[in-house]
Amino acid sequence: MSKNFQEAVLNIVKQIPEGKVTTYGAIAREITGSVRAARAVGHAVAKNPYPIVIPCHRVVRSNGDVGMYSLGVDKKIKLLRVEGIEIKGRKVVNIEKTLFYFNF
DNA sequence: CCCATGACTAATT
DNA sequence: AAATTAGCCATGG
Repeated sequence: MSKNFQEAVLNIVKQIPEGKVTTYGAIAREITGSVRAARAVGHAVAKNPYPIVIPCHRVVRSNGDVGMYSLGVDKKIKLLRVEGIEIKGRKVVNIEKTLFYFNF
């Protein structure tokens, strides 16, 4: 396990494969067991240690909205599209199909 | 230790 | 379907 929250978040984000996405809440659940730390997860990746290297652009909101990004929302959307994810407006199309599920 | 902040969420309007 | 609201939590000052 990780010694701090941010590291835990980044370790999980690194597991997200190309073409898939996850949500802030899901990551929070992986770490704390509850969706309540979702906001803290966002705060953690916001520090953004290594943009692109760590695919934090594959983390979106629970309602499918792409959410924020340190390099700009446009950049985030662009990256996701390049990876084969369909986005309409600011939302991921058919997010249920695109979600990556961690195995316990 | 208290307070403000934010890449969020769920529920309500 | 879009906007508001209240709740939550890890940081930093």
